[in-house]
Amino acid sequence: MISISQPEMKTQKYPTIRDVARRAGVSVATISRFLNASAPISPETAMRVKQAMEELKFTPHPIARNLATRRTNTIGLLMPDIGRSFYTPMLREIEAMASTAGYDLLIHSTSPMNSPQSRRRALTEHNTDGLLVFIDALDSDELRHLRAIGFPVVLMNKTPPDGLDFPMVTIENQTGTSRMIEHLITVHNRKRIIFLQGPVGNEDSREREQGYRLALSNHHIPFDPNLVARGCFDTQRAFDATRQLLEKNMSFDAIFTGDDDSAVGVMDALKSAGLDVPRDVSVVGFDDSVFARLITPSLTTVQSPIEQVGREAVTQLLHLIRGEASQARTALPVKLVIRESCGCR
Amino acid sequence: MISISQPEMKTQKYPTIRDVARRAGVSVATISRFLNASAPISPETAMRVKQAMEELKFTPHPIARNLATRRTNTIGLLMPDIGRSFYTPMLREIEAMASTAGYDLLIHSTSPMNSPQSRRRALTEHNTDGLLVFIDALDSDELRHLRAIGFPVVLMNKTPPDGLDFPMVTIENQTGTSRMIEHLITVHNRKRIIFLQGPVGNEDSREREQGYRLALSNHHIPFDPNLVARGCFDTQRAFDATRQLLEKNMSFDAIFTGDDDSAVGVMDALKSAGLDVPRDVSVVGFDDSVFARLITPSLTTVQSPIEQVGREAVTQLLHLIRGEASQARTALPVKLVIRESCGCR
DNA sequence: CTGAAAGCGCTTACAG
DNA sequence: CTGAAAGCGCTTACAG
Repeated sequence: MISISQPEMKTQKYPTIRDVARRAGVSVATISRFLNASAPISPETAMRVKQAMEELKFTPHPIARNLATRRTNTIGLLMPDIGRSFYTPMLREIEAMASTAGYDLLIHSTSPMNSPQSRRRALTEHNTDGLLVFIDALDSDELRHLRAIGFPVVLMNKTPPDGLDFPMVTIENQTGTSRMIEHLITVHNRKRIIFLQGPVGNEDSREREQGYRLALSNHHIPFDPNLVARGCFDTQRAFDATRQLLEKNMSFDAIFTGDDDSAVGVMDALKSAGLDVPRDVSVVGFDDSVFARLITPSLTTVQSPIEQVGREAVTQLLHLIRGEASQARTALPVKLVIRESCGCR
Repeated sequence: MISISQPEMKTQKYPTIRDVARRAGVSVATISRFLNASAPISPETAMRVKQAMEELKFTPHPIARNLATRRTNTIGLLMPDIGRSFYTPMLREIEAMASTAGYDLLIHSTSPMNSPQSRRRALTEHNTDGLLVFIDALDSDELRHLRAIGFPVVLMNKTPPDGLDFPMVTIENQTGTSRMIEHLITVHNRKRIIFLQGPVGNEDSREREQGYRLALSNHHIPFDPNLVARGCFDTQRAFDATRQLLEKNMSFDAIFTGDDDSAVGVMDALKSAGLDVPRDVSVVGFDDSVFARLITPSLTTVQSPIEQVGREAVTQLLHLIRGEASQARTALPVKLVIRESCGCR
């Protein structure tokens, strides 16, 4: 084993603004002004400062600056599982927008491995200038505290509890779902449509279920609770749920899977039971994940403008941080993407 | 438009350690000791301090602590494009491990929108305790500077330039590729195998190409430069590249696509030209992305232990940060995943 | 255009 | 077990 030891790592002394000041023969205030262009300084002085900084390979210390200015130039993102690929495009947008606006992104993912304590340490009101909250289970007390001190927070896909007036950004879950269900009813003449729910308490899922019921009632189809099961937005769970439905000999002619991940599990279960999609059963998803067009049959689904959600959330957060007016609720429109799994083509 | 204005955001005064000290009737040093359990304090004092903290809803200020301790408890990650879903599982592992070790994760993605200046601001030696570098194009000068001051840096899938002895973590690109090519040769009797390169300068791709050549020479198949094209690890680019190959009437019986994203483009191009995969042309990828098993035909590919790369990189970085010995080079083993697109089954 | 000094909110020897 | 004081590396009125 070849090993490397870091030489004098702890004893390393970085040059500070004082070292630069000494070398350039000016005061630290002048260095600070040069760094921030916060006041005019004479060209000759500027030259000397510049040279001193280069000679010393000086890099300003952001932490010290943060403490002095009481700003962090950092946006915090609290998200459920950074490992779910569905969120990735949203992450990209958030990162890009934050960066463009001069903010860094501090990400904290609420995986089972991450304790609430670690979150408390990571994302307080002190080391970010604002918080993007994208999780189902948030601590009301903490939110109330953040609201009380006027800390900028934007909620994503989640209505604020107890009327706390944080801006929220979401998508048109209900409309999107009801239109998809109506497509199944009117175009494909489906009547017994399974609805697979997401994780318990998930607001997206609840809204989608409302859309489902709305579409049924619009077409005078009675709601049948036996047609509702739980897929948890998870391939394996959705597979199991579908299996159970089949074992119970439940009769149905379509499945709204809740999300695209679930659709994969649902299709697998149907195929392994000898059923043909879409001939025997129409299958539709929600999200339009990258793989939706790649699977066979290609998946009819609802396109979720997740990038736009990311952008809009950052926009609102920047408004809050800057003390500008913000939008209480933004619901981004969705779009049906009709492919083969519903029966079209 | 309903608008919310944040009340007295800027004027808000957070309680500090001094306020707590005053309220509890002790010194700030005692509060600090309570906070960090850095020295024994009497039970009665502890009670008073605890109560004072709760009454004031005091939250310690990490920035101030960082400045005083000269540690940030933050790990920086420099990555090419946070939006590529292939990286997501790796991100999850990095975040989880960092968090478990008590570190936050500061992510900076080098999208076209992010200037080098913003990176310079975001991830200096001052606001992280160590850096994970996962990009092709890194600034040698900056790396040299970081090495000179003994700053902890671990390189991912990239050999350090100029013999700078940063630890690196990578995967067995060459072995994985050569074994896959040999599978095509020995099991499916393929002889004219296209090799699609990744982006210019990409080290993974270069190593894979070496594996490709090695396998050919092991089986006495002469290397034909006409069989090498560039897919850039991108679906559309790979589609175009395949199109061109077909237009040139190049004869081939297999394609190593470079990565899985490219495989999707390659298959589309082949299908639209009326060719059957795998009967006419074997197609194999690299990565084993989530969709590899979902497409038709299912994709034979090389499984890239990307999560393990993330874990290993954090492990090495923690070693550096703690001043412990570290591994100069770690190459994680890969595994062939044989599905249908090569011609098996 | 420039400098001296106080302050941001903590930690940490040092002394007791 | 506890306190007074210096210090972390910056910024920012204030004065000139």
